[in-house]
Amino acid sequence: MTDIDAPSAPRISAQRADAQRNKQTLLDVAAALFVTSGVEVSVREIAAQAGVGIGTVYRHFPTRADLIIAVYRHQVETCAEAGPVLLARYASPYAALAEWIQLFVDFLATKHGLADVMQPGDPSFDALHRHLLDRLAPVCTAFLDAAVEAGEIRPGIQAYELMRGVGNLCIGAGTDPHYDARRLVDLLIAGLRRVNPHAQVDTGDEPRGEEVCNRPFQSRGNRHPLISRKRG
Amino acid sequence: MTDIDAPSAPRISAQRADAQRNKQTLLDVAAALFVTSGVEVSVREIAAQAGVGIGTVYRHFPTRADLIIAVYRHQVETCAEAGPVLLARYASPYAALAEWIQLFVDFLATKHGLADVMQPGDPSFDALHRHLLDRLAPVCTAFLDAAVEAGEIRPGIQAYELMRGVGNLCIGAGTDPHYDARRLVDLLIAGLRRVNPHAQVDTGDEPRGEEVCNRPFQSRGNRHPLISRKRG
DNA sequence: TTGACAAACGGAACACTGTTCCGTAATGTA
DNA sequence: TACATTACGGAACAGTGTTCCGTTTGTCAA
Repeated sequence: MTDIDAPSAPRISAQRADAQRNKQTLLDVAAALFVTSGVEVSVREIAAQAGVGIGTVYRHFPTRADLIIAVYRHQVETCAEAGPVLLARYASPYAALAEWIQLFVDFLATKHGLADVMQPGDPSFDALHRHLLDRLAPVCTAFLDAAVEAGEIRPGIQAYELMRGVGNLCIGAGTDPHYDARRLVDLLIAGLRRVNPHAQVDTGDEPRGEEVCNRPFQSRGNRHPLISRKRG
Repeated sequence: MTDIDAPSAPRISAQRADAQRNKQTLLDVAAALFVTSGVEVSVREIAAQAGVGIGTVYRHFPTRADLIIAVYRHQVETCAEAGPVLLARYASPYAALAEWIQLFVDFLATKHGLADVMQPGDPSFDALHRHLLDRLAPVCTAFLDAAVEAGEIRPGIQAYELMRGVGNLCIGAGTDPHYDARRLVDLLIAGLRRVNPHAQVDTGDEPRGEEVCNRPFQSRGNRHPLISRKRG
């Protein structure tokens, strides 16, 4: 996952011409196939479309995930760089955050299956997962810190968690007309909001109904033994 | 996917004794393996642990998803039946909804990888996906309708969409200590809330900052050409 | 131009899925 | 006990990502 783009210690020449050509072809073909068939296209199909052998793919991209990362590297970078710009443009850090999150959602939701594969667990895609979060979570943290300081949102939510939540909400977007990821992300971001900026924080016990909107967020663990481990 | 539990037209006898025994063993073994290894365990491993051949697994459960559905059928049923009970118990439909959603989250989040696999797309798991949503979405609709009528939440959100969103947020829960699905679901549910129950609905153009919390939800499509289809 | 050699290629092979198929074995009835 | 039916077991199939290694090719020095 490290330095896929950079030439590795040019001993004689930078890189053989055919290697450069093949790598570029692979990136182009993969980008095109990701659009038409989703990021789940098999390595074999990418290789075939590019007119190279499977071994060539793995020579340039040690893992399928590395190829995906390389294809979307620029877009992730663009999204990350938009962070400070938006933060400076808006008087309200919350508004800037909402705008930036939409940027991220638009990126994820328009790539078939990208969000599906961005989840951790599958060790093969951990690299992809880490790359996106390592690059974007710090940007998000800036938004959150500013918004908390301005009293616009409740404290206690971490950027990593929020980004993963947004990413998860994007799963399946574009394949199901009855599922609108953007709408749900809006819901999530709205839930972040501290309704009355200078209200007293509610630190009482189990929150109910009316007060649910204004307390800070903390983990609470399982509270419902109603459904326990038991087979049907 | 239809009537896995029910005996299929008992012509001579209900079912052979060894078949009954094997089916029960498979359900028990699968339930145990789902807890220890997650729902991703291979069919071969389940068969081996149960001491039967692979063919036997597929005889009783035409698909891996069918086995998963069968294992969790009772719990899904319990969750569905809890709906009306909670709705009757709380004066606030919103509070009841919040409680019920937590029930659902507790169910999903404690099953390794169940949420991961509940997403559509993979045709093999469409059955699982449909089963959960078909059973639970109507229950959720009752909550939402009541809450909207009581003026507690904004209209415009569909039960199917909300359930899928909650399900998506549960993906990866339990495998990552830095990701708390419950906290994010709380955020999502909080975002549902109409802050001032009898406030005028904001129907202005692009909402910003302060007013973002009280408008109804509608799809808005892509609005950010900043990140477009282009390779890195 | 030619030789030499590292770099790159291609694709068979491996390990792993879920699923199908069919010859064989066990079961319950007459 | 004889027999029809039901169920079993596991090899085989189609698919995946990845590894490995014999062969080809590009490049630079002589």
